[in-house]
Amino acid sequence: MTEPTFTTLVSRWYEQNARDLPWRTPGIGAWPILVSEVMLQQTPVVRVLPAWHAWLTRWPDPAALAADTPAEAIRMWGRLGYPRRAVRLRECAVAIVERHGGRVPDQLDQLLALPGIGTYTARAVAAFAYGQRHPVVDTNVRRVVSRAVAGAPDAGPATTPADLVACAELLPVEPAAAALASAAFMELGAIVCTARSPRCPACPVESVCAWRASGQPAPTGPTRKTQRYAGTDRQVRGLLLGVLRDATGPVPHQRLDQVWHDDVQRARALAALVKDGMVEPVGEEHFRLIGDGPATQPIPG
DNA sequence: CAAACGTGGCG
DNA sequence: TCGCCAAGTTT
Repeated sequence: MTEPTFTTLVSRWYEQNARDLPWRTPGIGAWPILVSEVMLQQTPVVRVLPAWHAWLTRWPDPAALAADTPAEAIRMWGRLGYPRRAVRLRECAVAIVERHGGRVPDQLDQLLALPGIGTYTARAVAAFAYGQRHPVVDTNVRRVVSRAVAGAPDAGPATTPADLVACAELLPVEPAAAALASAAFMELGAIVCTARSPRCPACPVESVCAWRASGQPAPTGPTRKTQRYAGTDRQVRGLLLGVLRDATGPVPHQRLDQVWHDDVQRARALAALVKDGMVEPVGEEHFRLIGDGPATQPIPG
């Protein structure tokens, strides 16, 4: 009967300040929400917006995506990054068709069993698309709760079961209100309680924020070392995939050879793309996005 | 569980 | 300029 003040304040703030994002349209459906959640994994909203519109226009339901090729999914992914998400999202659509008759399932365990759907995304779909009362915990929520409730400058590197419990305790009893609260925590973390320059004067819970109350101490301990990109296999994979994505059909390996000087590393990156189900060899001399054309090479003569 | 996995913009 | 960061998942 008594919702936590903190949750109420953030929820009210959200109702007045939420961004008008298309996947928040009432009644939008579980599929558009699922697609948005996968695209938003590690990817800024502004970059997702155009890709999301394009995907939903072309593939308005799981069956449509399932019937198309992985190659087209990868192409439509554009430069969102982590292109395996595109392949997995298509595999997810296939699984939804095969296991659930083309309807995005509403049970947490069924969602979790789908390719590319983890703890966060499964709960996000269950809560935002189906209005269920589950804690939805992403990096924003963990930061908000760490600061405001625990008084710590930042959250741990990954979501723990304890995080889920802590967030569950903040949720209103009523499912719809709980889903709104989760969206509100995320939104607060995204536009006010940001990682680097929190806008505390604009925060609805500044007066009850434990971190603020303790003088906003800076994070202590070892800063997590950021991963290099330049010169890594990751960069080489990106370069190779860029060529294949912009081509139609098989690309001669000589063309791929031009994207990176180191033969060993380039071969390793290409092999990894094949192993990951994004690229396939065609004959002895060519490669293409997986499924990009006839399944088998036409036999000459 | 640490590491791999893309990409681009901002302070 | 360059490190940090963006609605994580998989192995």
